[in-house]
Amino acid sequence: MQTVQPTQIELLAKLFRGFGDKTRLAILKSLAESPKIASQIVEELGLPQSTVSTHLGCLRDCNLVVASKSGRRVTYSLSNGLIKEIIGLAENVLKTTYQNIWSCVNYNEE
Amino acid sequence: MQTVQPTQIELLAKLFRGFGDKTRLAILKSLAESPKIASQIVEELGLPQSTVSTHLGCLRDCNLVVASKSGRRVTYSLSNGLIKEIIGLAENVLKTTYQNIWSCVNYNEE
DNA sequence: AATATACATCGATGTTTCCCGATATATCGA
DNA sequence: TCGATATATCGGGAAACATCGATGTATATT
Repeated sequence: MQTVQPTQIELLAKLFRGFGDKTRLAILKSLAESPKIASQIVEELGLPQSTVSTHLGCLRDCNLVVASKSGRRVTYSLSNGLIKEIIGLAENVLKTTYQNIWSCVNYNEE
Repeated sequence: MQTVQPTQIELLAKLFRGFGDKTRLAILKSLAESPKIASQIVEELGLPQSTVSTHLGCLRDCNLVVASKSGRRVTYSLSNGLIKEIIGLAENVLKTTYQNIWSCVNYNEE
């Protein structure tokens, strides 16, 4: 396992990857409304607990969310108000461009 | 050829994925400075032409960049000013995260 | 027409990521 | 202590993705 010094742009790309999955994005949007404990998010998304927990761990590692444990419960919240802003701007980009991002499928074949 | 109806959140996640690769992010940052033709980007990044072209195609399909062909040359530019803003905000998140890490009073065990 | 240039696409390969059941760990209530 | 609850981690199979040489296509130059 090599631990290379990541460049600034690699860090930034990694940060964006936190947003680049539908489950994580759903988590971020949910937390943008209000902090929640993990089990609330599990229920809200209707996905297996392990799946949600993995994504929460990912978001935590990326420092997009912060976790605070109290007893058995872990409350998650956005680490930064800018995160909500970024999502809002991206939603505007979607509105103002063609909505055929789904066709960005250089790798999918029909 | 099943064409599934993507949800809004899937579209948004896909959009973020455009930013979530170091090569594409480098392209976007370069185009945020000024529009460029493909070969300029190839030279700037020092990557194989096919690699860059694939990513440009991806960004084009995602409508993050627009291409205009003139003769043999294809000039690329950002499709939307918000894209530059999004990158800027994300860079700020990185900065504040960095500060958070340093101002963290926890004792690091390493 | 022949060659060079600019770019896109194909094909193969290796890597990353996602998902989810199973299991582990920690904490609470009885 | 025992069972229930809350969360994290592990393992492995499948799908998505990044990379890049080879090749294709269009346009310019001579």
